[in-house]
Amino acid sequence: MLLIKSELLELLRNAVEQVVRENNLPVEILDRPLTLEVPKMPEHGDFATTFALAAAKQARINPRELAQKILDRLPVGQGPLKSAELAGPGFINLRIADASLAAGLRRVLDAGDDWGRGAPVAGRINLEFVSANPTGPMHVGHGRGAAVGDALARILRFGGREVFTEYYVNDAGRQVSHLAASIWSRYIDLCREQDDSIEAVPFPEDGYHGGYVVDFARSYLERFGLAPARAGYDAAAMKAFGVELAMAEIRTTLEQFNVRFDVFTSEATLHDDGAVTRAMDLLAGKGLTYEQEGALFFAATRFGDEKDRVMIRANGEPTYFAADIAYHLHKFNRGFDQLMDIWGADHHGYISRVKCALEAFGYRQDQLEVLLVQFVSLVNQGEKLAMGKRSGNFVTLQDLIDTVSCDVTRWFFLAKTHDVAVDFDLEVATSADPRENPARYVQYGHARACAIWRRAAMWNLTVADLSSADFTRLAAPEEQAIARMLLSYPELVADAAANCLPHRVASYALDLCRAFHSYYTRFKDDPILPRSGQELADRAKTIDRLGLVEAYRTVLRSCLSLLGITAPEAMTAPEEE
RNA sequence: GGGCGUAUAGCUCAGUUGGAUAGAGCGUUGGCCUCCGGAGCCAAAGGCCACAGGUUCGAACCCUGUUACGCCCA
Repeated sequence: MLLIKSELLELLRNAVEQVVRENNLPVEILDRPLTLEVPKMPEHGDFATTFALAAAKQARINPRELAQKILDRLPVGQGPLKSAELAGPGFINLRIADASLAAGLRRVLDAGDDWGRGAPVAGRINLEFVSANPTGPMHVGHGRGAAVGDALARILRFGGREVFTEYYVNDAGRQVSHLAASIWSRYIDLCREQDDSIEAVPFPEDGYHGGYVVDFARSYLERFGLAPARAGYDAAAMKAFGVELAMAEIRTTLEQFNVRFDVFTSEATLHDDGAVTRAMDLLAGKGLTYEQEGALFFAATRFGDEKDRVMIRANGEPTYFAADIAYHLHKFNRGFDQLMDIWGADHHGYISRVKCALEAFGYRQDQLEVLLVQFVSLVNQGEKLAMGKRSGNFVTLQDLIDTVSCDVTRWFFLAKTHDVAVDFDLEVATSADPRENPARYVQYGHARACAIWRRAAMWNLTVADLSSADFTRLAAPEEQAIARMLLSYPELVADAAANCLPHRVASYALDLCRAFHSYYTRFKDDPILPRSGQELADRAKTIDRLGLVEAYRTVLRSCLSLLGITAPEAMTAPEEE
C-alpha cells in the first residue's frame, strides 16, 4: 500500500501544481501538506484527500470548485488510479485499480516475513524497562512494563531502528539492605530450631514479609549451614546473596515471559567504578551543585524543575537520583543517541528531574523519552484482588504466567494503550474458547489459515503453487477489503513504532482476524476448497484465494511475533459444556 | 494546595494525529451448521463522545475553565 499510496500522492501533487499554475493561485498552497487517508466507509473509496477543503481559503475558491479543478487534472483510468470523484463539501475520493491490489498481494508473498519491515533508520536507541528492584519476585505491574517494553523493542527493530534493551538492577540502596536484614532474621529463626543458644534477631521494621524471604533463608542455611549465624551479620554478603537469588528468579520469569534483555546493569557497579562520583563532579565543575544543611544538591531549578534535588544526604549516603543520573549519562557515554525508559505511572514526578540533569550534562531533554505505564488490577468474578508488596500479599507475574499462560498474559497487557489502567479479568483470560478470549481468537485466526493449508494437500496444492497466482479472481468486496488491510500493514508498523504504541499492532491483528473469519464463514457456499472427494471446480481461482490466505497468514504471524505471542498451527479444543 | 493521567454503548475498550452517518468485543434479543475444525458468522437494539465555553469550512480529537476517578509531590 505504501507504494500505491506514494504513487497516488505523486499524481495528486502534479494535479495541484497544474491547478495552481493555470489559475494563478498563491504558490504557498504548494507548501501545504498533501495527505491521503483511508475513509471509514468503503463507499468513499480506498483513499480520500481533504486538500481542497483545507486549501480553499488560501486559494480564495470555494472547496468544491477547487476540488473539481484538481479532479480534472488527475489521470483517471491510468496506472494505479481507477477512479476519482468529488464528494460532500470538497472531498476527493480515489479508488485504486484492481491490478494494483493484485500487484500488492504479490509483493506481500514475495516479501514474506519481511513484509512491513521498515528501512534502516540512523541512530541507536537504548530502551530500559522493568528494572524491578531485586528484592523479590516481579508482580503483575512489572509484567505489564515487561510486555510493553519487549513488544516495543520488537516493533522498533522491525520498523528499522537499532534498539538495545536494558534492565537496571537497583542492588545498592536501602531496599536491598532491608531485604538482606529480612533474610537474616528468618535465617536466624531457622538456625534456632537446631541450636537455641543462638540469639534471636527481631524482624526489621521495614522488612519484606513475603514467604519467599523464608525460602531465601532456607537456601542460605542449606548453602552455609550454621556458621554465619555464629559469626554475626555480614550485611554485604547477605545483600549479595539476596540479590543473586532474587535476580535468578526474575530472570527465569522473564525468560518464561518471552522477554529478552541485551544487558543487565548493576547500580552497585556504577558506584564501585566511580561513575556516580564522576557524574556529580561533572555537575560540580559546571557550578550546578551546592551544599546545604550537610546535603549536596543539584540545581535542577535552573533547567526548569520545580525544586533542587538532593544527590548526597546529610548522612553521606548518595540518593537513588544520584545513581540514576549517572546511569543515564553512562548510557549516552556508551554511544546511544536516544534513551527510552518505561516506568510505572507512580514515578511520573521523577521525569523532569532526570531530564534536567541530562540537560545539565549537555544533552537535550527530548533525548530521553519516558513512557508511563498505568497500573494493573486483577479481577476475578467481578472482584478486584488487593495487592501490596510489603505485606507479601500479591500475585506474582510468575503465578499469572503459570495460570493464564505467557501468550494470553502478553495479549492482555498489550491490547490496551499503555496509559490507561487495566483490569485484568482472570475469568476471560483463562478461557480457552476463542469466542470468549480475544487472545485465543487471534491465535485461532492463524491456526485456521494453517488448517486450510493442511486440507489443501488433499488436492496436492502447496505454497509452491502460489507462483501462478495473479489475484485477478478476487472480486468479492470481502476479499478486497482483506487485501487492502494486508497492504496497509507497513504503515501500521511505522505508526506503532513512531508513536511507541504496541497496542496498535494488537488492534490491527484483531481487526484482521475478524475480517478473515467473517469472509470464511460468509463464503461457506462458495468455499476456498471444495468438499472432501470433490474435484477442484476452478483451480486458478482456488490458487488466487489460497494466495490471499497465505498473505493473511504471513501478516498475522508477523503481528503475533511483534507482540511476542506464539502463532499456533492448531488449537487444542476447549471443553464443550 | 500544585503536577501527571483518564473520562466514548449496560460492561471492557478502539478511534489511523482535525474530516463525511461514532466503531468493535462481551452482555441482551432474533437468526444461520449434510461445514474448509460452527472453536465461526449475520442481524437488531443500545450514544448529549463527563460538563461549559473557545479556535475554523469542519472538533470525540486542539485551547481555556469545571466536575469525577487514579497516582505522584507537599
